[in-house]
Amino acid sequence: MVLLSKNTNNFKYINSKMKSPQVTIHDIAKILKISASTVSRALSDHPRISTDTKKKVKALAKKLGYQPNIVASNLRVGKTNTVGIVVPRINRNFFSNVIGGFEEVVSNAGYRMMITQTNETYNKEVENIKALINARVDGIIISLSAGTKAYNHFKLVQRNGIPLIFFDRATDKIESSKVVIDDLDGGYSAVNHLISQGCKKIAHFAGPEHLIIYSNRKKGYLNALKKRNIDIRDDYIVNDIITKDTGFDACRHLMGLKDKPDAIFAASDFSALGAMVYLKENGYKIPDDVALVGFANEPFTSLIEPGLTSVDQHSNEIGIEVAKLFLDEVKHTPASKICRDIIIKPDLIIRKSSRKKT
Amino acid sequence: MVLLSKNTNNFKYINSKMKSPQVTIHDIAKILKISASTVSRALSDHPRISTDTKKKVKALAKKLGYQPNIVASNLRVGKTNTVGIVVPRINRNFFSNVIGGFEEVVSNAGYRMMITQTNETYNKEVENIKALINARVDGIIISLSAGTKAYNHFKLVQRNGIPLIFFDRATDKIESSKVVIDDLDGGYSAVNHLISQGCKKIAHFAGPEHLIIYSNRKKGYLNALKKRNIDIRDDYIVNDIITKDTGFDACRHLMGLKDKPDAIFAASDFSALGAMVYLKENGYKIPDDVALVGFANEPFTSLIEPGLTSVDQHSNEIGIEVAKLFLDEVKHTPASKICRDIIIKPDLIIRKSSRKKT
DNA sequence: ATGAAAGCGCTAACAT
DNA sequence: ATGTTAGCGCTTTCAT
Repeated sequence: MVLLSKNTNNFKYINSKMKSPQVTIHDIAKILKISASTVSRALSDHPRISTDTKKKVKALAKKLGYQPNIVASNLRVGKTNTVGIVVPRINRNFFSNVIGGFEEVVSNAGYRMMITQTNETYNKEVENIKALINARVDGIIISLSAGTKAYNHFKLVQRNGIPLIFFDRATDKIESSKVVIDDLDGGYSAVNHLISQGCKKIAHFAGPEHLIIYSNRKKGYLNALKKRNIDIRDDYIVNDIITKDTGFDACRHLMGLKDKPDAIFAASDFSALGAMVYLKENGYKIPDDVALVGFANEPFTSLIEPGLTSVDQHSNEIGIEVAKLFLDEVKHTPASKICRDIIIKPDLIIRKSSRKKT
Repeated sequence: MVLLSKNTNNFKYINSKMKSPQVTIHDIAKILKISASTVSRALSDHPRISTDTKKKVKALAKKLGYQPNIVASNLRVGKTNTVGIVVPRINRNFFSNVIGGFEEVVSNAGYRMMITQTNETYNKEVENIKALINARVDGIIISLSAGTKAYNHFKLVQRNGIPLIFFDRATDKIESSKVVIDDLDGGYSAVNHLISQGCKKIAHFAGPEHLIIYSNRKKGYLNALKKRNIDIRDDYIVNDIITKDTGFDACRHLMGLKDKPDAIFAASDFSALGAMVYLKENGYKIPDDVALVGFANEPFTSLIEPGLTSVDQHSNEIGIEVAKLFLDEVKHTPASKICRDIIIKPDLIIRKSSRKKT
């Protein structure tokens, strides 16, 4: 047992097994012989507290190392200044970039982030959503897991009056604000570019069909072909190819066809990379034999040889837009539901993998 | 105004401006004509609540869409099941990997993460630390910002009885647990490998001196040279070179020397990349003219041509180790301070950039 | 300009 | 097996 004196007349006994008890507004009040409410007001610069007491209170608070208990405050005022984030995986470049951009905006507005990852599974997504509701976050922003095909957990969010914003991987099954890129446009301009380079037999590595982002990229692909009067060939479309390994295999399959494609538009940079590796290993020239375009503009695309043409998603900007939307929604919450769709135009970044010397 | 009936005799008036009021244990208690504490106990499977009431309570809770208010619970029990994380930038591959590994372990133990970024500045670091203390997180894990040269904010953490764990960028000015890699060993084996490949004039791109990780990498470099009886040349050591651009410039400077180096060990993959770009642009052969080794084993190192030899930091494993340490510390908190240092051996990943054909 | 009192929703010691 | 009561630390209405 240790007798701990705080240079005041209030003593507390603590022993090594206890954490030093936190200083509260009551401690300050008692010492200053004023009420706790005055302390509370002084600390938050309430207009009709005398400058004198404010000074005294703040000085003592500092001296005692007072740290306000936000948990108590949160309970009392019914908000937490925390926003919940749900992403498939934190360590994926795209997501960590979005989060980074988001953080910079909301942290300046006094919000903190609670981040969870789903590992692409529906169960973890539901679990995370519920945990965030229970934590009484002031809003939730989410990019759907690949495994999510039911959406009732979002109804729960909305029933609890919590602003909900989807980004990138969104769903139209839930009425709510979204920030997405124009994947259709991205796919369209990628394929249009390939056509302009003289490619006529353009294959496509598509992603999981139920994710709108991928079905839109495919639509963009199809639209571009139609617009330029190029026949759509089913054997040139390979579904569910978004990893390096599957890209490698899918490329082998395509190059085994009697009528080989002269270009591949991949819905993911990683599958495009897999294709590139296969092509290089097997003596094909890029872009002369096969031109390549990926999607996402991952950092590596500019570093590999040849550089991989890709569609930039402005990930940081997505985060910033989500943040603005969020701040706007909490400001008006719980007024009438505002649902806004922000659609960001992607940019085609042209590199060697698709630039035929002319 | 809408009259909302919950199929019970308890009515609540809500209008469109209000969020639907949350269901509490008191609501459940009233309906079931039992006490709130019984509801609380039933919900948490207290042993001496009858199976019958448990069933009833849980059923009604489900029907009403009851979501426990964790904030209230947190306030009551004095812990939040939340761990605060402070990193320079979330979107840096290394950090998001550590966080990813960490999350997987602690989320299974029922913990959530509150993530903040410092953007490498001291001020934001202090601010974030204080916010996390106020949020009453159960622990804080941090990798120091490059701008941090004072450490009093960590004393504040410890005075509040909050377990504190450093990872990667740690300091010995604060007594606390750490998880780091053996940077000295990493630097040593990198340089030793270069020597084994026949390199004799090995330059070094060092990082900011006050960050232990970088000074250790440099020590490893120096030790290897000494051990193999190679003279240390000051003009071969360039400080504060950890970005692609500075790496490019530093490489130009080195290659402008009368006596050019035949290898560069960079304390960062990015500066090694900058060097690689300079060398390729200027017709130098890698590794024949200049061999390159980087540090961190960033994903791009295996994708560029030639592949960049690098030191893998086992980032995911660091996260897992930090998590284990954290779970152990909260279990014993606030017992006597345990300070453990976990030092993870890095792995040299040898690729073309340093492999001389023999 | 300040104080008293109530209460946010929960848990836990102490009843019975 | 269940109820009563108190209180975590804060904010806020209503007093004065």
